[in-house]
Order: sequence, then structure tokens, then C-alpha cells
Amino acid sequence: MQFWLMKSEPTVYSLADLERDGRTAWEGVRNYQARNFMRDSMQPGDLVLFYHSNAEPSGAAGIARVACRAYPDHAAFDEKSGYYDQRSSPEKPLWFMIDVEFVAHFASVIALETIKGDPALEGIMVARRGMRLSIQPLSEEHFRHICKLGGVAVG
DNA sequence: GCCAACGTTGGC
DNA sequence: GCCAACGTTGGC
Repeated sequence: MQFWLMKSEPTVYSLADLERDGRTAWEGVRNYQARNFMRDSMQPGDLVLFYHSNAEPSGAAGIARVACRAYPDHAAFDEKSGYYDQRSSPEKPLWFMIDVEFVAHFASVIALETIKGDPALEGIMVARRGMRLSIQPLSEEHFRHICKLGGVAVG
């Protein structure tokens, strides 16, 4: 079992949206490193910190869970989609996605500022300056610590 | 294969 | 809205 952080702009898709939907396809990832994490490493049952970026405040909003193995991102095949990529086809898909399902909201958002200032979270990738990767691996210790800050018991 | 130009991300 | 960081593209 691995732990992940996944970013989403709440004005585009928030944790509250995921709670309403129950489960959603994480379409539109167009970065090779993030794609490789989804395609090669993410397993059903892995836990995810749902991170709100470009938000007030930006930070970890709650928890989601990986719901299935990676499969081709069909938004890349759809010419009308903003995520369309002509290099990807159903025969030879370039981009992949997973489904995530809602688990829990934190009592309040754990702000990036809080994460950066917490010695227990030293070295966490999201706190690194200029870190733009939208899917990041996370140590179990860091994951559990943030859940504790958020008032949610996991496992 | 180098690297400058360009586009995007995302905190602030 | 600004701009630093950094990924991608494309000319050579």
C-alpha cells in the first residue's frame, strides 16, 4: 500500500465535488512523471491526500482512495475536450488515468503554510519550492501525520 | 543532443 | 495579476 498526494484546483474540481460524485475519473493529467505514477505504481486501495491548489488557503482538504488500476484517458481521444491530444489513440494510448473515490473531509484544510512549518513533515515534496508535480508520492508517516492534524483516523 | 523560446503551474 | 520554477518543443 502506497500513499499519494493529488492536486486539484477546487474551482475546477474540489473534494466536495468528489464527495457528491462518490467516485470520479482523474482525467487530464498531461505530465509524464504523474502519468507514470498512475500507470505503473498506483494500486486500488492506495490512500490519497486530496490537495487544493490555487485556493484560499491552498492545502490538504481530505482523503480519497485509488479505486482501480490505470486505464487509457479517453479525454485525450475526444477532439472536443480541452484534454485532447492527437498523439494518443485507443490503439496506442499515450495518457492514462485512475478513478478515485471519496473517503473523508478534514475538519479544516491543512494549509500549505502549516505543512511547511511542521517539523514532523520535513522533506515532504509538496512543500518544496517550485514543486509543480500534480501527483506526488508521500511517506506513510507524513500521510498519517496530516490525517491526525485533520482530525481523521486512518486504518 | 543542445539549448533557447515558450507555455504552464501555482504560491503569493 | 505577477512571476519563479520548470517541463516541453523545435531549430540547429
